[in-house]
Amino acid sequence: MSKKAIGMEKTYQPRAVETGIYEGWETSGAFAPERSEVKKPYCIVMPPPNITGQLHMGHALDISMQDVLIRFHRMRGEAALWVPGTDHASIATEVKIVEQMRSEGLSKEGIGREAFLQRAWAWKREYGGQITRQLRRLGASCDWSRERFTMDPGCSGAVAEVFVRLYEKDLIYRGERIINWCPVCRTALSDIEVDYQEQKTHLWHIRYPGADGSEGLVVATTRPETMLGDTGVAVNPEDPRYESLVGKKVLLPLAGREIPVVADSYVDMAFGSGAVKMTPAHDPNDYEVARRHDLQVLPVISDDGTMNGNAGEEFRGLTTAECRKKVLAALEAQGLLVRTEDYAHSVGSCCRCGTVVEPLASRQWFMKMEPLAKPAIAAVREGRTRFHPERFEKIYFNWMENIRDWCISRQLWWGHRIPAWYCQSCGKVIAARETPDTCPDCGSSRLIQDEDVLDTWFSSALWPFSTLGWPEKTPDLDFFYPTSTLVTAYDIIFFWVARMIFSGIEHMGEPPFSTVIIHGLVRDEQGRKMSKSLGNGIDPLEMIEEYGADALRFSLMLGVSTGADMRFSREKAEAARNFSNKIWNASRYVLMNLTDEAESPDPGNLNVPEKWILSGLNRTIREVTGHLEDNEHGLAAQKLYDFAWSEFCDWYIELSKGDLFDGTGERKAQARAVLHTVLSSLLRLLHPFMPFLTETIYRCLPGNEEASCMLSRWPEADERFDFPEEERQMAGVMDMIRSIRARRQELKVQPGVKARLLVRAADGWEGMLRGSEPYFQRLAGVSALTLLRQDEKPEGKLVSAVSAVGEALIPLGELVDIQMEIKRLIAEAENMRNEITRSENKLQNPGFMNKAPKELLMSETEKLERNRMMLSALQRRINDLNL
RNA sequence: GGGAGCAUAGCUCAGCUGGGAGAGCAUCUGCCUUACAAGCAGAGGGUCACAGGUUCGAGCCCUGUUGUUCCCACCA
Repeated sequence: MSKKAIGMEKTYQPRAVETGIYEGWETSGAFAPERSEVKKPYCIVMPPPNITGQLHMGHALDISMQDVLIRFHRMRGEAALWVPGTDHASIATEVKIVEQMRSEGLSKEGIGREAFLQRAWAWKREYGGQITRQLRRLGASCDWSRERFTMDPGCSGAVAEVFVRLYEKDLIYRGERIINWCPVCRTALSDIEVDYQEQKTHLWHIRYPGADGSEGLVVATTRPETMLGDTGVAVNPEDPRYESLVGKKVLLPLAGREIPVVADSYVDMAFGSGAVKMTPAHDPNDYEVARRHDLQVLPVISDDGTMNGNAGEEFRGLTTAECRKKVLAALEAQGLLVRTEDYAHSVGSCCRCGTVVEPLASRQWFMKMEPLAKPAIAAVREGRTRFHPERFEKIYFNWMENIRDWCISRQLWWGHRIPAWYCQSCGKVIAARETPDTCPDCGSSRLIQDEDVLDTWFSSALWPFSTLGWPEKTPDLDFFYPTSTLVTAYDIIFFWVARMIFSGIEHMGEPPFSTVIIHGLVRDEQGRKMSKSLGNGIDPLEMIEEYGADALRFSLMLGVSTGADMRFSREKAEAARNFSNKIWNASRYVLMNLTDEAESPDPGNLNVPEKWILSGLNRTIREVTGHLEDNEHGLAAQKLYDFAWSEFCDWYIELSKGDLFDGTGERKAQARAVLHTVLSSLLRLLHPFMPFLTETIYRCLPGNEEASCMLSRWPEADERFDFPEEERQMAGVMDMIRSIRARRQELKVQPGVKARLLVRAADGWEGMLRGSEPYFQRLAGVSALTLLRQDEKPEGKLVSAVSAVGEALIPLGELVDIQMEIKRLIAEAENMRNEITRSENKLQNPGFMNKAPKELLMSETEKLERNRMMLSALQRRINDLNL
């Protein structure tokens, strides 16, 4: 018996090994790749998590996928670099800090910019470290010696460099536009930072009398309060109803101003009254119309969301909601409110704080997108960057082709301050990498830097090259750029992926990565988004604590199918934990039976089960390798799960016992060698998915005392073990099973049901072909291709062999929802009751009580308690519904 | 309004280029089997959303319908 097996616990205890193993890896420097002429570079830049918080399931999925790829490529001998880092997350962090300060009775303005920034850096020091510690717990094998932060000197330098370059190329400009304004965060937002939601409101029809005393016209609006800022009314030029009014003036109620009626094809004749009030300062479409017709831009809402003086003294200082009421009341009183109808439309809100955004005319910095987008579109069209799955390319194209200029300035403090200075003497705008001393035009030293900071995504867009040292020409940049794969969720394609692509092309001349893997979001078991307010979030750290990092990772990898959302539940982590334990115990069995020498199987001297398992291993190696090359993590994990459990553990280990316990010395040695070979390869194949478990066991294998699974070679199929179908067929396997059966009888053990299965086989397999016995089929050498015998080939046209059955459809009728729900709940309660009985029985079973590990007893007891509580909750709910 | 995805067992889902309807969990039966009760052996359970079409043959390909989720653009 191998000494290593002695002392192995009966169940895998992840907590006991994970931390130590990770520290060993990290301190050994094994995460840092060597740049080498002979090694192929493989590089992933990690989507930097925000310093605002905690690792959540989305990170866990994202990080696990990347770690699988990195470990896979590292084991294949490539120079695999995974660059970690964190994001300052300008607005998200600032919102949190302001919240924190509010609880202390402080405000941003109160403490001033300097003190605020100090506080922000303190926050970064505290929470930035927290999330990287959590990444380590997951097992992320990234190169911490290259860790970056979006506001470190290097990244900040890159930001300034890009800003200045683009400014000099006229691709960054300052201009007045209607932008989305968050009155709570008090900053501009880009178009994609606004979330739209349907809201039920009204459409108010308001009469604007003619300036000449005629009846004028009626406009329809959802925002009556903005009428105070109206500077015109637009109608469609084709509209006969208003033909006579175009060019005339109407009287703006309440304000008493005269405003012109203009004709513009933007107006939809069929909607509302066909006449639209123009509020250029607070509506992007109106702003465009106003520019075409020279209408005045009159802001009436200030940046805190209240009405300003332009709205009239009577309304000044009111919130927009208060103002709306007052305006409506006043119009009603004057008889100008013609009609009110119900109406639903979508309203935008700030994606950070949820406040309804106010479109405002404002002076901001913009990035000109069209010239940047064009080559970025081409790069994807030409396949220089590929999306996986492909359909996300459409989303990318659709956005890039309709892109509007990007508002990059934010009225915040935490972030990269815009590297632009204004000369107080001559008014020149200076964009510079370093703080300038004097104005290049007039020589004045009275320069003031722009107060604003850049959109947080401005620095994120540079991540693939700023982290490698750009704008310096570093060896890393030279070797690793363009990077290989980017892994991220679909919700961030516009914010990040698209912007990285055009930035990479613009500044590096090449797109930043060749493959983009898009995955979905992790949802709860009912398919809802995990969120704090719902309280349905599952904490990945809790899962690691309870089931181990490997189990969490493997459960995520089993569930991931590219691009689609996945549902996560405790049960899935539990299933993966069971799998890690299965591997642990199979290893225990193998180690208990190995000698301390590493042995290799002799290809010329294998029995049928050995040929069967070794060719199965070859097949698995090829499948898993292929799936990982295709970025199909889920399929690779599934193949490993099936091979390890259903073939290696369920069949080969059983079959090996005959030789191992009763065989000749030669057969014993051969069985040991096969077990060793299969286990060793299996551990390496599993390593990217379950790094801790495989590392722990791998080091116990004979001959591996100093070896690391992480640094071992990725297995390759050994052609000597590819055996033709007929050599690894049933007959020989049956003999083996018979001998085990005999052995069992000898030991007075009941013959296993496995043997029964094989007896049936002896009767002829046609009767057995029912699809519920895939392993049986496989062992029998039956091709699953067809209902025909394998030696029969379809010839010409065949008559269908299957007769049609069952014509009658049973109409189920309509059921009221509530009844369905009650039915479902009753069924669920029934299941729950059964489960409780089962637990109770289990806890009374002496076999279980004596044999099961303590933890299992505990968890079974806990499960029982939990289920009892859930049952009573279910019953309450059923009672509620019955009323 | 435009676009995309999904619909397969009680639940969650896999099914790659057309030929066996599958896995995990749940349910039922039997087991303290010298790796593993976090296990083993077995059983039950499916009109592959619906309707057409192509084919010797369709869960898979084509057309349409319904339901559902999401993204984009938004009409004042």
